[in-house]
Amino acid sequence: MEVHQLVYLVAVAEEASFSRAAERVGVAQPSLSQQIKKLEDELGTPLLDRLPRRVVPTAAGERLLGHARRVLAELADARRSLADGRGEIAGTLTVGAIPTIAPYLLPDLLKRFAVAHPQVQVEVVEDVTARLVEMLDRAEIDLAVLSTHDGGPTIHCERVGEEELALLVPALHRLAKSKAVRWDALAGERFLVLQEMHCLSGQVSEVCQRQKLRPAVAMRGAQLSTIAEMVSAGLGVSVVPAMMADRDTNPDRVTRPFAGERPTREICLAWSLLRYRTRAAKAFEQAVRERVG
Amino acid sequence: MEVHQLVYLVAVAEEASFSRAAERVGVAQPSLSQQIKKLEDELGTPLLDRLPRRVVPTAAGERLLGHARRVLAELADARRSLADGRGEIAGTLTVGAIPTIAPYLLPDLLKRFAVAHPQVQVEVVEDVTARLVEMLDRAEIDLAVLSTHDGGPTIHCERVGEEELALLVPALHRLAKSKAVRWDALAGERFLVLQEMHCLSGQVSEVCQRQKLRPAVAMRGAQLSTIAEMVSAGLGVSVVPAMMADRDTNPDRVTRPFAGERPTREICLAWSLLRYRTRAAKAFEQAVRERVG
DNA sequence: TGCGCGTGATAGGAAACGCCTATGGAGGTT
DNA sequence: AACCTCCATAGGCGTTTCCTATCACGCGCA
Repeated sequence: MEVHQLVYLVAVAEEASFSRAAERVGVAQPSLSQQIKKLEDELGTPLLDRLPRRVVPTAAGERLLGHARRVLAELADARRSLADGRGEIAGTLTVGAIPTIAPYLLPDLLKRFAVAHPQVQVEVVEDVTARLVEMLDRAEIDLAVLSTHDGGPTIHCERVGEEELALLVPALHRLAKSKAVRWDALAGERFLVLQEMHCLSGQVSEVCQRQKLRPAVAMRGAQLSTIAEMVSAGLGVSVVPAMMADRDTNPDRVTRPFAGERPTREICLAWSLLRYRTRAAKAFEQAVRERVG
Repeated sequence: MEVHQLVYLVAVAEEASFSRAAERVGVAQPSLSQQIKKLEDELGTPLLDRLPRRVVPTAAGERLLGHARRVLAELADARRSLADGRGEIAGTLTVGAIPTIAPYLLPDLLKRFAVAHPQVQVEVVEDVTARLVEMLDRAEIDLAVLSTHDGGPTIHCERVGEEELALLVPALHRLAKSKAVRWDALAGERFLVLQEMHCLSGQVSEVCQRQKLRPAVAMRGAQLSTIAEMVSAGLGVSVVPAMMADRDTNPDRVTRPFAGERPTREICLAWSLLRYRTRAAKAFEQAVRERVG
C-alpha cells in the first residue's frame, strides 16, 4: 500500500474512469491500471468494478477509500505543518462560506487579506452549512464561515460576532417609509424565503415564531439575489441579513430595521479538530474576527 | 514522503538509533540512512539530530512524527478494515486494562476468548487510566478496560457494569468477624491506599467523603498486592475491589462487605472514535460485557 | 597518546519498481 | 458490421531501493 497507489485509487473513484483519472494525476493510463491492480493483489480483493461505461468502487474499495482520504489528508497536514514550522505564512488556504454570508463578507475581506498576506493563495468554496461541515471533515476546506451549526465532536465552532436581520420590502410598499418596522405590521404579508437547506431560512422562521408571526410563504428561492429581485418586483417581502442590504443599490427595494429588539444571527468560524491549523488559516480567522466583531 | 520512509523515521525516533531501527524494520542500516536523508532533502529540513551516542528528533522531526504515526495508524486501520470485510474474526488485538482490574478480570476472560476466537492474537497492556487513554489516541491499543474516565471528544467510553468495593482487614482485626462493616466503625483506622494515578484511589476517597469519613492514610502503595500484603501484616485496612477479594486465598486477611448501601465503581470499555473497530475488538467487548454484567 | 569499538555516512553494483508506448480485447454505439 | 471508447497486457527504459563493503567520527580504555 503506497501513497501514490492511494492517490490513484481516489482519483479513479472520483473520476469514475481510469483514463480521466490518469490525466488528472498526470500519468499514463496503463501505469494507473498497473498500480491499482497491484494494490488489489496486495489486499487480496478487487477494489473497483470495471463496468462498461464507468468505474465504481466495490464494497472493499469504498471502505479503503475512506482510509485513503484520511491518509492523504494527514500527509498534506504534515507538509503544511512543516512549512509552518519554518515561520512562513504561505501556501494554499481553502475557506468555505455559506451563500448568505459569502458575497457580502468575503470580497472586501479577501482583498484586505491578499494585501496583508500576499504569499497565501486563498480558494473559496460556497455551499450550505451541512456540506461545508462535511468538507471540513474530509479536509477539503481548512476553514468555514457559517452561522448556526449543530455540532459534531470533530468540528470546532466558534462564535465571532453577529449580524442584524432586516426587512426587505419593495420601494413602493406601505412599510418602505417606516423608520423601524413592528412585527405586527407584517401580518398578512407574503414572505419570500430561502430553501430549507439554507440556515437563514430556519433562522427567519425562528424569529417569526418568537414574534408570534405565522408568515404566508409565497415562494422558496435558491439564493438571496433571486429573492431580492422578487421583492423588487413587488411579489412579497423578505427578512435578509443587514450586510446584504448595505451593499444593495437597487432603488426598487429598501431595507428597514425592525422595531424593538432587533433580530440577529450568529456568525461563526468552524474548523476540524483533526486537521492541522496553518498559520495562514489562523491569520484568516483573525481577519474575519476583525471584520465581523 | 513515502510510507516506508515514515516507518523508518518512527523506528529511528523510537529506538534512538539508526542501527537498532534498521534491525527492527528488517533492512540494512545504510538503506535506512539513505531514506531518512532523502526525506530530509524532500522536506528541506533536518529531522533527526545525530548526537554522538544517540539520535533525537529535531523540532521539525517531532512535528512530522505526530503526523507519521497517524498516517501509519490509518494504514493499519485500512488493512484491518479490509480483512474484517472478508468476514474473518482474526488478526491481532491489543487491549489495555488498568492494574486494579486486569489481574482479576483478564485471566479468565482471555482463556475463554482464546477458545471462542482462536484466530485472534490478543496482547495485553496494563497501565493507569491516563496512559491507556493516550494509547487509545495513538492507536497503540484497540480497546481499554477501565473505570472512570474524564472524557475527551475522540474517546468513546461506555459503562458495561460495576463492581463492588469491600473492606480488606487483617484476619485478626476486630472487624474481621463482622458480617457487614458499618462506616462509622472505621473511624481511627489506618488506611492503606493506592497512589493517586490509580483511579481506585480517588474512588475510595470519594466514597469516604460521602460517608463523612476522614481516613488517616498510612501509606500509598503502587499496587494492590503490596497493599494486601501490608494488610496481612496488620499495618492497616484498605478498600479494594470485591473481584480481587474473590481470588484472594491468603488466610492472614479477610474481606468484608460494607453495611447499608454497598459502594461500587463502574467498569467501562473505551475506544477511540478515530480508529477502526475490528470485529475482533467488538467480540472482545462482548466478552467483557458478558463477564462483567 | 594511541587503539579498538560503536555508530552513522558513503560508494558501487544488482534487483526491483514504476512509467512509458504500443497493442489487444470487450462492450457499446451508429 | 464497422467503429469507438475504455481498460488490460506486453516489453523496454530509467530510476529507485536495497545490499555489501568501506570510510569517518567520537568515545572510552589502556
